Amino acid sequence: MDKSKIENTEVEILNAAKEVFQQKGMAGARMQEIADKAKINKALLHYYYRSKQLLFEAVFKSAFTLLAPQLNKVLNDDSDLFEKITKFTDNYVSFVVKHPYLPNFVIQELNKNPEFIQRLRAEKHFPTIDTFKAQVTEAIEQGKIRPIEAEQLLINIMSLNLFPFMGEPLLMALINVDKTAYNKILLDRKTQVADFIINAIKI
Amino acid sequence: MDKSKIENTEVEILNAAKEVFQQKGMAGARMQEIADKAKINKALLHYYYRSKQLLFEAVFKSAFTLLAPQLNKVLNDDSDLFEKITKFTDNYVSFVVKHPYLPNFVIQELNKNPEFIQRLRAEKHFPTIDTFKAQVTEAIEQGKIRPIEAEQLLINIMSLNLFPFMGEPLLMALINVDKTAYNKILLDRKTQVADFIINAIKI
DNA sequence: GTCTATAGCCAGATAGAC
DNA sequence: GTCTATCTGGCTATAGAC
Repeated sequence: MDKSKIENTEVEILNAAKEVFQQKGMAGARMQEIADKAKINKALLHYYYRSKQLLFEAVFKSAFTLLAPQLNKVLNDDSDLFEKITKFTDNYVSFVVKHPYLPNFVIQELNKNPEFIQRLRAEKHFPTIDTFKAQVTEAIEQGKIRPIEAEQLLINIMSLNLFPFMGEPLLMALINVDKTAYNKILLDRKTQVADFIINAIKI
Repeated sequence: MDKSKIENTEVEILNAAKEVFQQKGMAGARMQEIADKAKINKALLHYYYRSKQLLFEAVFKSAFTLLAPQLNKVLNDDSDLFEKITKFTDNYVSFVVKHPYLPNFVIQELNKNPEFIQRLRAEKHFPTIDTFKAQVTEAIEQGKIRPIEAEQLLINIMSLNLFPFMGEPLLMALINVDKTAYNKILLDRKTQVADFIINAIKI
Protein backbone atom coordinates (compact mmCIF):
# COMPACT_ATOMS: atom_id res chain seq x y z
CA MET A 1 0.00 0.00 0.00
CA ASP A 2 3.05 2.17 -0.28
CA LYS A 3 2.48 5.05 -2.68
CA SER A 4 5.28 3.79 -4.91
CA LYS A 5 3.54 0.42 -5.19
CA ILE A 6 0.27 1.95 -6.22
CA GLU A 7 1.80 4.09 -8.95
CA ASN A 8 2.58 1.81 -11.83
CA THR A 9 5.72 1.74 -13.88
CA GLU A 10 4.28 3.86 -16.63
CA VAL A 11 3.71 6.73 -14.20
CA GLU A 12 7.14 6.31 -12.61
CA ILE A 13 8.69 6.61 -16.06
CA LEU A 14 6.67 9.68 -16.93
CA ASN A 15 7.67 11.39 -13.69
CA ALA A 16 11.33 10.61 -14.22
CA ALA A 17 11.05 11.76 -17.83
CA LYS A 18 9.49 15.04 -16.74
CA GLU A 19 12.43 15.79 -14.49
CA VAL A 20 15.04 15.01 -17.09
CA PHE A 21 13.36 16.54 -20.15
CA GLN A 22 12.36 19.69 -18.32
CA GLN A 23 15.88 20.31 -17.08
CA LYS A 24 17.84 19.22 -20.16
CA GLY A 25 15.43 19.65 -23.05
CA MET A 26 14.79 17.11 -25.81
CA ALA A 27 18.30 17.32 -27.28
CA GLY A 28 20.14 17.15 -23.96
CA ALA A 29 18.05 14.45 -22.30
CA ARG A 30 19.37 10.86 -22.10
CA MET A 31 17.17 7.79 -21.97
CA GLN A 32 19.66 6.18 -19.59
CA GLU A 33 19.26 9.00 -17.08
CA ILE A 34 15.47 8.69 -17.22
CA ALA A 35 15.73 4.94 -16.67
CA ASP A 36 18.05 5.46 -13.70
CA LYS A 37 15.71 8.02 -12.13
CA ALA A 38 12.74 5.68 -12.60
CA LYS A 39 14.85 2.81 -11.23
CA ILE A 40 14.20 0.60 -14.23
CA ASN A 41 16.20 -0.23 -17.36
CA LYS A 42 16.24 1.44 -20.72
CA ALA A 43 14.36 -1.37 -22.47
CA LEU A 44 11.27 -0.65 -20.38
CA LEU A 45 11.19 2.94 -21.56
CA HIS A 46 10.74 1.70 -25.08
CA TYR A 47 8.28 -0.97 -23.98
CA TYR A 48 5.97 1.73 -22.58
CA TYR A 49 6.61 4.69 -24.86
CA ARG A 50 8.18 3.17 -28.03
CA SER A 51 10.67 5.99 -28.64
CA LYS A 52 12.38 8.99 -27.08
CA GLN A 53 10.31 11.23 -29.32
CA LEU A 54 7.00 9.82 -28.09
CA LEU A 55 8.10 9.95 -24.46
CA PHE A 56 9.12 13.55 -24.97
CA GLU A 57 5.76 14.37 -26.49
CA ALA A 58 3.96 12.84 -23.52
CA VAL A 59 6.05 15.02 -21.19
CA PHE A 60 5.51 18.13 -23.27
CA LYS A 61 1.77 17.65 -23.47
CA SER A 62 1.55 17.06 -19.75
CA ALA A 63 3.62 20.17 -19.07
CA PHE A 64 1.49 22.32 -21.32
CA THR A 65 -1.67 20.95 -19.72
CA LEU A 66 -0.36 22.12 -16.38
CA LEU A 67 0.76 25.53 -17.62
CA ALA A 68 -2.29 26.46 -19.69
CA PRO A 69 -4.73 26.82 -16.75
CA GLN A 70 -2.23 29.12 -15.05
CA LEU A 71 -2.16 31.41 -18.06
CA ASN A 72 -5.91 31.16 -18.33
CA LYS A 73 -6.20 32.82 -14.95
CA VAL A 74 -5.30 36.10 -16.60
CA LEU A 75 -7.26 35.52 -19.72
CA ASN A 76 -10.50 33.82 -18.80
CA ASP A 77 -11.14 34.23 -15.13
CA ASP A 78 -14.15 36.50 -14.76
CA SER A 79 -13.01 38.59 -11.81
CA ASP A 80 -12.21 42.29 -11.99
CA LEU A 81 -9.16 43.30 -14.03
CA PHE A 82 -7.02 44.57 -11.14
CA GLU A 83 -8.03 41.64 -8.99
CA LYS A 84 -7.07 39.21 -11.75
CA ILE A 85 -3.65 40.73 -12.11
CA THR A 86 -3.13 40.59 -8.36
CA LYS A 87 -4.26 36.98 -8.07
CA PHE A 88 -2.29 35.87 -11.09
CA THR A 89 1.05 37.30 -9.95
CA ASP A 90 0.52 35.80 -6.51
CA ASN A 91 -0.46 32.37 -7.86
CA TYR A 92 2.17 32.22 -10.51
CA VAL A 93 5.07 32.51 -8.10
CA SER A 94 3.64 29.61 -6.09
CA PHE A 95 3.22 27.60 -9.28
CA VAL A 96 6.82 28.03 -10.36
CA VAL A 97 8.11 27.16 -6.92
CA LYS A 98 6.40 23.79 -7.41
CA HIS A 99 7.47 23.41 -11.06
CA PRO A 100 10.65 25.43 -11.47
CA TYR A 101 11.71 24.14 -14.88
CA LEU A 102 8.31 23.77 -16.47
CA PRO A 103 7.57 27.17 -18.03
CA ASN A 104 11.02 27.50 -19.50
CA PHE A 105 10.82 23.98 -20.88
CA VAL A 106 7.53 24.68 -22.62
CA ILE A 107 8.79 27.93 -24.07
CA GLN A 108 12.09 26.50 -25.28
CA GLU A 109 10.53 23.53 -26.97
CA LEU A 110 7.90 25.76 -28.56
CA ASN A 111 10.74 27.88 -29.89
CA LYS A 112 12.34 24.82 -31.43
CA ASN A 113 9.05 23.39 -32.73
CA PRO A 114 6.66 26.26 -33.46
CA GLU A 115 4.37 23.78 -35.23
CA PHE A 116 3.42 22.35 -31.81
CA ILE A 117 1.14 25.36 -31.45
CA GLN A 118 -1.16 24.09 -34.19
CA ARG A 119 -1.67 20.82 -32.37
CA LEU A 120 -2.16 22.51 -28.97
CA ARG A 121 -4.72 24.92 -30.34
CA ALA A 122 -6.91 21.95 -31.24
CA GLU A 123 -7.13 20.97 -27.55
CA LYS A 124 -9.99 22.22 -25.47
CA HIS A 125 -9.06 24.79 -22.84
CA PHE A 126 -6.47 26.41 -25.03
CA PRO A 127 -6.26 29.98 -23.69
CA THR A 128 -7.74 32.73 -25.84
CA ILE A 129 -7.45 36.46 -25.41
CA ASP A 130 -11.00 37.53 -26.28
CA THR A 131 -12.44 37.91 -22.78
CA PHE A 132 -9.36 39.72 -21.56
CA LYS A 133 -9.47 42.06 -24.54
CA ALA A 134 -13.10 42.96 -23.90
CA GLN A 135 -12.31 43.59 -20.27
CA VAL A 136 -9.41 45.91 -21.08
CA THR A 137 -11.49 47.81 -23.62
CA GLU A 138 -14.27 48.23 -21.08
CA ALA A 139 -11.90 49.44 -18.36
CA ILE A 140 -10.51 52.03 -20.76
CA GLU A 141 -13.98 53.23 -21.77
CA GLN A 142 -14.97 53.53 -18.13
CA GLY A 143 -11.89 55.66 -17.53
CA LYS A 144 -10.49 53.18 -15.04
CA ILE A 145 -7.19 52.67 -16.86
CA ARG A 146 -5.11 54.55 -19.39
CA PRO A 147 -5.47 53.54 -23.02
CA ILE A 148 -3.32 50.47 -23.75
CA GLU A 149 -3.69 47.64 -26.22
CA ALA A 150 -4.79 44.44 -24.52
CA GLU A 151 -2.05 42.57 -26.37
CA GLN A 152 0.66 44.84 -24.98
CA LEU A 153 -0.75 44.61 -21.47
CA LEU A 154 -0.87 40.84 -21.67
CA ILE A 155 2.72 40.67 -22.90
CA ASN A 156 3.73 42.91 -20.00
CA ILE A 157 1.96 40.77 -17.41
CA MET A 158 3.50 37.59 -18.80
CA SER A 159 6.96 39.12 -19.07
CA LEU A 160 7.00 40.44 -15.52
CA ASN A 161 5.91 37.09 -14.16
CA LEU A 162 7.73 34.55 -16.30
CA PHE A 163 11.07 36.16 -17.02
CA PRO A 164 12.42 36.49 -13.46
CA PHE A 165 12.46 32.69 -13.29
CA MET A 166 13.71 31.99 -16.80
CA GLY A 167 16.49 34.53 -16.56
CA GLU A 168 17.46 33.75 -13.00
CA PRO A 169 21.22 33.19 -13.44
CA LEU A 170 21.59 36.29 -15.59
CA LEU A 171 19.54 38.46 -13.26
CA MET A 172 21.33 37.11 -10.19
CA ALA A 173 24.60 38.10 -11.78
CA LEU A 174 23.38 41.56 -12.78
CA ILE A 175 21.98 42.48 -9.42
CA ASN A 176 24.85 40.69 -7.71
CA VAL A 177 23.07 38.59 -5.10
CA ASP A 178 23.23 34.94 -4.10
CA LYS A 179 20.45 32.36 -4.44
CA THR A 180 19.01 33.06 -0.99
CA ALA A 181 18.73 36.79 -1.55
CA TYR A 182 17.33 36.24 -5.02
CA ASN A 183 14.62 33.92 -3.71
CA LYS A 184 13.65 36.61 -1.24
CA ILE A 185 13.33 39.07 -4.12
CA LEU A 186 11.17 36.62 -6.08
CA LEU A 187 8.83 36.15 -3.13
CA ASP A 188 8.48 39.92 -2.77
CA ARG A 189 7.30 39.97 -6.35
CA LYS A 190 4.15 38.10 -5.33
CA THR A 191 2.74 41.53 -4.45
CA GLN A 192 5.17 43.99 -6.03
CA VAL A 193 4.55 42.95 -9.63
CA ALA A 194 0.81 43.52 -9.38
CA ASP A 195 1.38 46.91 -7.75
CA PHE A 196 3.79 47.86 -10.50
CA ILE A 197 1.37 46.90 -13.27
CA ILE A 198 -1.60 48.57 -11.65
CA ASN A 199 0.37 51.77 -11.09
CA ALA A 200 1.36 51.70 -14.73
CA ILE A 201 -2.19 51.52 -16.05
CA LYS A 202 -4.54 53.05 -13.51
CA ILE A 203 -5.55 56.66 -13.96
CA MET B 1 39.54 41.44 -52.45
CA ASP B 2 36.19 39.81 -51.91
CA LYS B 3 35.09 40.07 -48.29
CA SER B 4 34.96 36.29 -48.02
CA LYS B 5 38.59 36.09 -49.14
CA ILE B 6 39.73 38.57 -46.56
CA GLU B 7 37.96 36.85 -43.69
CA ASN B 8 39.99 33.82 -42.86
CA THR B 9 38.70 30.35 -42.21
CA GLU B 10 38.76 30.76 -38.46
CA VAL B 11 36.29 33.64 -38.67
CA GLU B 12 34.08 31.79 -41.15
CA ILE B 13 33.89 28.90 -38.74
CA LEU B 14 33.06 31.13 -35.80
CA ASN B 15 30.27 32.81 -37.72
CA ALA B 16 28.80 29.51 -38.81
CA ALA B 17 29.13 28.19 -35.26
CA LYS B 18 27.32 31.23 -33.89
CA GLU B 19 24.35 30.58 -36.13
CA VAL B 20 24.09 26.93 -35.26
CA PHE B 21 24.83 27.10 -31.53
CA GLN B 22 22.57 30.09 -30.96
CA GLN B 23 19.63 28.41 -32.64
CA LYS B 24 20.12 24.84 -31.39
CA GLY B 25 22.08 25.21 -28.17
CA MET B 26 25.15 23.19 -27.18
CA ALA B 27 23.29 19.87 -26.96
CA GLY B 28 21.35 20.26 -30.20
CA ALA B 29 24.16 21.65 -32.37
CA ARG B 30 25.98 19.36 -34.84
CA MET B 31 29.56 19.86 -35.94
CA GLN B 32 28.60 18.67 -39.42
CA GLU B 33 26.02 21.44 -39.76
CA ILE B 34 28.57 24.04 -38.70
CA ALA B 35 31.06 22.67 -41.22
CA ASP B 36 28.44 22.78 -43.98
CA LYS B 37 27.49 26.37 -43.14
CA ALA B 38 31.16 27.39 -43.15
CA LYS B 39 31.64 25.45 -46.41
CA ILE B 40 34.53 23.41 -45.03
CA ASN B 41 34.81 19.90 -43.60
CA LYS B 42 34.53 18.69 -40.04
CA ALA B 43 38.26 18.06 -39.66
CA LEU B 44 38.95 21.76 -40.02
CA LEU B 45 36.68 22.61 -37.14
CA HIS B 46 38.89 20.53 -34.90
CA TYR B 47 42.02 21.90 -36.46
CA TYR B 48 41.03 25.44 -35.43
CA TYR B 49 39.08 24.88 -32.22
CA ARG B 50 40.14 21.38 -31.02
CA SER B 51 36.72 20.32 -29.75
CA LYS B 52 33.01 21.07 -29.84
CA GLN B 53 33.21 22.28 -26.26
CA LEU B 54 35.93 24.84 -27.04
CA LEU B 55 34.14 26.06 -30.15
CA PHE B 56 30.99 26.43 -28.10
CA GLU B 57 32.84 28.42 -25.47
CA ALA B 58 34.23 30.76 -28.11
CA VAL B 59 30.69 31.35 -29.36
CA PHE B 60 29.30 31.84 -25.90
CA LYS B 61 31.97 34.31 -24.92
CA SER B 62 31.48 36.27 -28.10
CA ALA B 63 27.73 36.34 -27.54
CA PHE B 64 28.08 37.53 -23.99
CA THR B 65 30.54 40.20 -25.07
CA LEU B 66 27.90 41.51 -27.46
CA LEU B 67 25.07 41.35 -24.94
CA ALA B 68 26.82 42.83 -21.92
CA PRO B 69 27.17 46.38 -23.32
CA GLN B 70 23.46 46.37 -24.12
CA LEU B 71 22.59 45.56 -20.53
CA ASN B 72 25.12 48.10 -19.36
CA LYS B 73 23.08 50.79 -21.05
CA VAL B 74 20.59 50.53 -18.21
CA LEU B 75 23.12 50.05 -15.51
CA ASN B 76 26.06 52.28 -16.21
CA ASP B 77 25.08 54.92 -18.70
CA ASP B 78 25.10 58.25 -16.86
CA SER B 79 22.01 59.84 -18.36
CA ASP B 80 18.83 60.59 -16.43
CA LEU B 81 16.82 57.60 -15.16
CA PHE B 82 13.76 58.10 -17.38
CA GLU B 83 15.91 58.87 -20.37
CA LYS B 84 17.94 55.70 -19.80
CA ILE B 85 14.85 53.57 -19.68
CA THR B 86 13.55 55.16 -22.86
CA LYS B 87 16.82 54.76 -24.72
CA PHE B 88 17.33 51.21 -23.53
CA THR B 89 13.93 49.92 -24.63
CA ASP B 90 14.35 51.58 -27.99
CA ASN B 91 17.88 50.26 -28.51
CA TYR B 92 17.18 46.79 -27.27
CA VAL B 93 14.51 46.07 -29.86
CA SER B 94 16.94 47.10 -32.60
CA PHE B 95 19.62 44.89 -31.08
CA VAL B 96 17.43 41.79 -31.04
CA VAL B 97 16.32 42.37 -34.60
CA LYS B 98 19.97 42.06 -35.54
CA HIS B 99 20.66 39.11 -33.20
CA PRO B 100 17.38 37.33 -32.72
CA TYR B 101 18.66 34.18 -31.03
CA LEU B 102 21.46 35.70 -28.99
CA PRO B 103 19.85 36.72 -25.69
CA ASN B 104 17.92 33.48 -25.37
CA PHE B 105 21.06 31.50 -26.15
CA VAL B 106 23.04 33.27 -23.43
CA ILE B 107 20.28 32.82 -20.87
CA GLN B 108 19.69 29.15 -21.67
CA GLU B 109 23.33 28.23 -21.52
CA LEU B 110 23.74 30.18 -18.29
CA ASN B 111 20.83 28.17 -16.91
CA LYS B 112 22.58 24.95 -17.84
CA ASN B 113 26.00 26.12 -16.64
CA PRO B 114 25.53 28.61 -13.79
CA GLU B 115 29.26 28.36 -13.10
CA PHE B 116 29.92 30.38 -16.28
CA ILE B 117 28.96 33.44 -14.26
CA GLN B 118 32.09 33.14 -12.14
CA ARG B 119 34.29 33.26 -15.21
CA LEU B 120 32.36 36.12 -16.81
CA ARG B 121 32.52 38.21 -13.68
CA ALA B 122 36.30 38.21 -13.96
CA GLU B 123 36.08 39.99 -17.31
CA LYS B 124 36.28 43.73 -17.43
CA HIS B 125 33.04 45.49 -18.41
CA PHE B 126 30.93 43.00 -16.54
CA PRO B 127 27.78 44.97 -15.71
CA THR B 128 27.28 45.96 -12.07
CA ILE B 129 24.20 47.43 -10.47
CA ASP B 130 25.81 50.01 -8.15
CA THR B 131 25.38 53.13 -10.29
CA PHE B 132 21.82 52.23 -11.15
CA LYS B 133 21.02 51.60 -7.52
CA ALA B 134 22.36 54.98 -6.44
CA GLN B 135 20.36 56.64 -9.18
CA VAL B 136 17.13 54.97 -8.12
CA THR B 137 17.72 55.86 -4.48
CA GLU B 138 18.33 59.46 -5.44
CA ALA B 139 15.22 59.67 -7.59
CA ILE B 140 13.16 58.33 -4.70
CA GLU B 141 14.67 60.82 -2.25
CA GLN B 142 13.97 63.66 -4.66
CA GLY B 143 10.36 62.54 -4.85
CA LYS B 144 10.62 61.89 -8.57
CA ILE B 145 9.54 58.26 -8.38
CA ARG B 146 7.62 56.06 -5.96
CA PRO B 147 9.64 53.94 -3.55
CA ILE B 148 10.84 50.77 -5.31
CA GLU B 149 13.87 48.59 -4.80
CA ALA B 150 16.42 49.08 -7.56
CA GLU B 151 16.68 45.30 -7.93
CA GLN B 152 12.96 44.96 -8.57
CA LEU B 153 12.96 47.83 -11.04
CA LEU B 154 15.88 46.32 -12.91
CA ILE B 155 14.20 42.93 -13.08
CA ASN B 156 11.07 44.63 -14.43
CA ILE B 157 12.98 46.52 -17.12
CA MET B 158 14.81 43.38 -18.21
CA SER B 159 11.67 41.26 -18.16
CA LEU B 160 9.62 43.68 -20.24
CA ASN B 161 12.37 43.95 -22.82
CA LEU B 162 13.78 40.43 -23.07
CA PHE B 163 10.77 38.19 -22.59
CA PRO B 164 8.67 39.26 -25.60
CA PHE B 165 11.42 37.84 -27.82
CA MET B 166 12.19 34.71 -25.81
CA GLY B 167 8.55 33.77 -25.43
CA GLU B 168 7.51 34.70 -28.93
CA PRO B 169 5.79 31.46 -29.99
CA LEU B 170 3.89 31.21 -26.71
CA LEU B 171 2.85 34.86 -26.77
CA MET B 172 1.88 34.68 -30.44
CA ALA B 173 -0.39 31.77 -29.60
CA LEU B 174 -1.92 33.48 -26.56
CA ILE B 175 -2.73 36.72 -28.29
CA ASN B 176 -3.65 34.82 -31.43
CA VAL B 177 -1.76 36.75 -34.12
CA ASP B 178 0.56 35.75 -36.94
CA LYS B 179 4.24 36.63 -37.28
CA THR B 180 3.60 39.84 -39.19
CA ALA B 181 1.16 41.20 -36.62
CA TYR B 182 3.44 40.12 -33.79
CA ASN B 183 6.41 41.94 -35.31
CA LYS B 184 4.30 45.06 -35.48
CA ILE B 185 3.50 44.69 -31.79
CA LEU B 186 7.19 44.28 -30.98
CA LEU B 187 8.08 47.43 -32.88
CA ASP B 188 5.40 49.36 -31.00
CA ARG B 189 7.12 48.28 -27.80
CA LYS B 190 10.10 50.46 -28.71
CA THR B 191 8.19 53.32 -27.12
CA GLN B 192 5.35 51.62 -25.23
CA VAL B 193 7.53 49.72 -22.80
CA ALA B 194 9.29 52.83 -21.59
CA ASP B 195 5.96 54.64 -21.18
CA PHE B 196 4.61 51.71 -19.21
CA ILE B 197 7.58 51.63 -16.85
CA ILE B 198 7.68 55.36 -16.33
CA ASN B 199 3.94 55.46 -15.61
CA ALA B 200 4.46 52.70 -13.08
CA ILE B 201 7.12 54.53 -11.10
CA LYS B 202 6.69 58.27 -11.59
CA ILE B 203 4.75 60.17 -8.97
C1' DG C 1 6.44 -6.93 -17.50
C1' DT C 2 11.14 -6.79 -16.68
C1' DC C 3 15.62 -7.91 -17.52
C1' DT C 4 20.57 -8.53 -20.13
C1' DA C 5 22.91 -8.23 -24.18
C1' DT C 6 23.67 -6.30 -28.39
C1' DA C 7 22.55 -4.35 -32.89
C1' DG C 8 22.93 -0.21 -35.53
C1' DC C 9 23.61 4.38 -36.07
C1' DC C 10 25.36 8.80 -35.50
C1' DA C 11 28.43 12.29 -33.85
C1' DG C 12 32.91 13.93 -32.22
C1' DA C 13 37.52 13.32 -32.90
C1' DT C 14 41.88 11.78 -35.26
C1' DA C 15 45.29 9.90 -38.94
C1' DG C 16 47.49 10.76 -42.73
C1' DA C 17 47.68 12.16 -47.77
C1' DC C 18 48.21 16.29 -50.41
C1' DG D 1 45.75 24.50 -44.23
C1' DT D 2 42.59 21.51 -46.19
C1' DC D 3 40.94 17.30 -47.49
C1' DT D 4 39.10 12.03 -47.26
C1' DA D 5 38.77 8.16 -44.65
C1' DT D 6 38.29 6.09 -40.41
C1' DC D 7 38.23 5.26 -35.46
C1' DT D 8 35.81 5.36 -31.14
C1' DG D 9 32.34 6.08 -27.97
C1' DG D 10 27.80 6.91 -26.81
C1' DC D 11 23.08 6.71 -27.61
C1' DT D 12 18.55 4.95 -29.33
C1' DA D 13 16.35 0.99 -30.17
C1' DT D 14 15.51 -4.05 -30.44
C1' DA D 15 16.06 -9.26 -29.66
C1' DG D 16 15.29 -12.63 -26.79
C1' DA D 17 15.56 -15.02 -22.13
C1' DC D 18 12.94 -15.27 -17.93
